[in-house]
Amino acid sequence: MDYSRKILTDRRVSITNPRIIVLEELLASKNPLTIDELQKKLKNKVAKSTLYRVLNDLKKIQILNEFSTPDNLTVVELILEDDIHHHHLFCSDCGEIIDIEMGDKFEKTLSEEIKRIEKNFNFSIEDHRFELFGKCTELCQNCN
Amino acid sequence: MDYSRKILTDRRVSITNPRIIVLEELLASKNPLTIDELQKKLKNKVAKSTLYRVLNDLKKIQILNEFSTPDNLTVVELILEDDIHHHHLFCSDCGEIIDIEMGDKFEKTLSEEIKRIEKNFNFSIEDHRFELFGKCTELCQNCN
DNA sequence: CAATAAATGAGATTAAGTCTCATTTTTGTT
DNA sequence: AACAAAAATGAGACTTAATCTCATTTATTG
Repeated sequence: MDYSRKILTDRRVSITNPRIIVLEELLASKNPLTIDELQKKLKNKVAKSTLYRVLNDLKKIQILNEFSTPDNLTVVELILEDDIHHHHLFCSDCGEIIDIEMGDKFEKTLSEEIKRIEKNFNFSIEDHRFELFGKCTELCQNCN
Repeated sequence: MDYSRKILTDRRVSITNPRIIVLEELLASKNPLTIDELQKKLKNKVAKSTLYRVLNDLKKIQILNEFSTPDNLTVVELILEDDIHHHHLFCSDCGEIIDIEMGDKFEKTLSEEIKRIEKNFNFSIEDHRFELFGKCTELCQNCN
C-alpha cells in the first residue's frame, strides 16, 4: 500500500484509488496476469475503462510490461527497478506463464549478437523479448 | 502458382482459388505482412471471412507463422521446410519488420539453455521466439 | 458426370480496447 | 482547512479485429 504510493509519487503520478488498487494486485501476483485474470481479481472495484487507463498510465511510466500469449490474450506484469531481467515460458496445456531467467552465458552471447545486428542493419536496438513455448510434463508442479 | 498447388496437395488440403491467391501473395512477400497489408494486396479478391479462414488453414498445416507487432497488429509469414530459422527486428519509427538470423554461437548457447530450462521446469519446449525492438538510424536502407 | 463433402461470400455477431462526457477526486494555494 | 483548477473516474457508447452463420458455389471422389 505504502509501496504502491511510493511508486506513484516517485514518478510524479497522482495517487488515486484505482491506481493503488491495480498496483496492489499486480504487486501481489508472482506471475504475469492476463487482463481477464486481473479483472476477476479486481472484482469490479475498478471500472473497465479505468482499468485500461491505469494500465496505460503504468506503461507510460515504464513499469508495466505488456505482451500476448500464443492465443493472443494480453498479459501484464510490473517491472520495477530491482526486478531481474527475465523472459517467459508458456505452457500450451494449462496456459500458465512462468518467469524464467536465462544464464549469464546466454545473455552475454545475446548482447554480442545484438551489437552485430545493430551494425549490420543500421539499427539502434532498445529492447528484446524472448519467449519459450511448450508443455509441462506429467509431474509438473506449475500446473494447478 | 504451381508451387502453391504443390504446397496444398502435399499436405492433403483441397485446392481452392482463395487459398492459391493468398499463398501466392505470401510467397511473393519477402518480409512478414500485417493482416492489413495483406488485405490491401489482395484487393477484395478474397472475402474477409475467407481470408481469415485461409490463414487458419495455413496455421493448421503449420506453414504459417503468426505474431504481433509491439503495437498489436497481427503479422503473418509463410514458413516452409527450406526456410532458415530466423527471428524478427521491429522498427518503432517506420514499423518495418525485418527477418534476422542469429549467429551459430547464439543458437548453440540457446539450445543448451533450453535443455537446462526443460529440466529445471519439467517442461518439454517445442518452440521459441525471439524479438528485437529498436529504431533504424538515419542512414537506414530498410525504411522506405 | 453426378452426388457428396468442403469451401466461400456477405453480412451479422462478439469482445477487447478506446472514447465521451458528466461527476468526483486530487492537488496546489492560500 | 477550504477553495479553485486540474486531473481522474465511471458508465456506457463506440470502434474494429476476428469469428460465426447460413445460403450458395466449388472441389473431390467414385
